[in-house]
Amino acid sequence: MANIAKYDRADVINKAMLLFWEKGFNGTSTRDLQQAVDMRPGSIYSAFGSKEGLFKEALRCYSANTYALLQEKIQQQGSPLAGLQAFIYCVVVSNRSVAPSDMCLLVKAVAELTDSSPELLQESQLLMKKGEQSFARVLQEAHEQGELFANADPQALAKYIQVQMIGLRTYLRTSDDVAAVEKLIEDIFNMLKAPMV
Amino acid sequence: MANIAKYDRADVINKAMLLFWEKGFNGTSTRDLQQAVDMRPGSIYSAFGSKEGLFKEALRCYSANTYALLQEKIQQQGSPLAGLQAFIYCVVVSNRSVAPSDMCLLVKAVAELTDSSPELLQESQLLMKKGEQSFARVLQEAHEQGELFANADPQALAKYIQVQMIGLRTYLRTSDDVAAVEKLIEDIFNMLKAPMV
DNA sequence: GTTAAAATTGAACAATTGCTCAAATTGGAA
DNA sequence: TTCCAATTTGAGCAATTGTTCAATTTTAAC
Repeated sequence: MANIAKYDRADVINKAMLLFWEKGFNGTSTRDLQQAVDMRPGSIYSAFGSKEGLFKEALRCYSANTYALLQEKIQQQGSPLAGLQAFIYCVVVSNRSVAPSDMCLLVKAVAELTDSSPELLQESQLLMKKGEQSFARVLQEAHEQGELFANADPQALAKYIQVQMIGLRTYLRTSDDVAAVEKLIEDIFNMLKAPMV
Repeated sequence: MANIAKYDRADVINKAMLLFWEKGFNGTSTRDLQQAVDMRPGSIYSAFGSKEGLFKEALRCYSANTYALLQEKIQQQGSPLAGLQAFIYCVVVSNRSVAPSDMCLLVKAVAELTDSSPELLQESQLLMKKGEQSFARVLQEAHEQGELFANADPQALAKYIQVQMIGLRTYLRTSDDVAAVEKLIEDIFNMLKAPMV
């Protein structure tokens, strides 16, 4: 049986993800996708079922990439807190020139999707929640290693970090003021070490 | 000459704004708009030129409404800082049940729009900038009245507030955790009075 | 080489899109 | 009452949408 696909599934999903990230779900036509992944409609539909099916794979690909980057930065820095800061700096500032959008794909998804695609909306929200939980685990570890202020609450701080990442990336989409954003990132981590309120 | 329009222009724009806010630019069809504002395509196109023209008016309507709410809250509270806090609480928390979306229409716009609609993208970014400038003026006044910590920089704090509003509203779209968001709003304003970093 | 299942192709479909414009209607001025 | 420009109407166009499926090609086991 000829069950060896010509195409590289992971590569196809990654290319589709980059296009969705740039143009959004509604803004990306199936014709656009066909060209980007170099596949004919029949193959795409046999592999992913629908445009929504491919988008869902794209969301998961994006999340997996992001999670991998976080782990990489923690390992590079040799500290959970320094790793988290390096991760945020990388995602928000450094990757701006190579990413298809300043903004987070998941944020773009929850911004665009409505109840007319409940499954995609739920998936996006779920992946955001998982991202927050990753932050919480990193901050828990940082706390255990004494990197945070004394009575820090890693769960609450994870929410705070999530809000900051969303805000900073989206802010850059509206203003281009990288210097201000770099300063804000530093402020955030100064506060994690010794807060003011 | 029969130059008295049957329709109420401000009302039409407001209805279109609410629909765009809910479904986004691409997600709103001209048929949807026709039904929402009860006008036939010819009338809409004679009054607004295009779907983009109507969206631009919707963006301006949204901004004007938001600015009016900020001024109203400042007057109600009798203090720039308390007014700003009441405004943020109102927009982020209270209005959640009546607004078509948790998120800011301008944020949804910059998230969705690309260079294929440069005029709309620029307008959205410009209106965000004007919002930040409004915050800066309010914070400047607050500073002059001694409501902020000693060496506060109203311009920088305005950027900070903008990031927080974007982050908090978008976060609610992903998690529904109103209690956490309420706590974060309080933290923000505690810090404006006496920061930690 | 033969075979048959799996995978790919691309023409084509029905629905929807943003938008146009000739025709009908409106309403104030004369 | 007549008139005509301003306004409104809605059928319909050309393009694009997401998707299907019969025909073709590819693949590996025999």
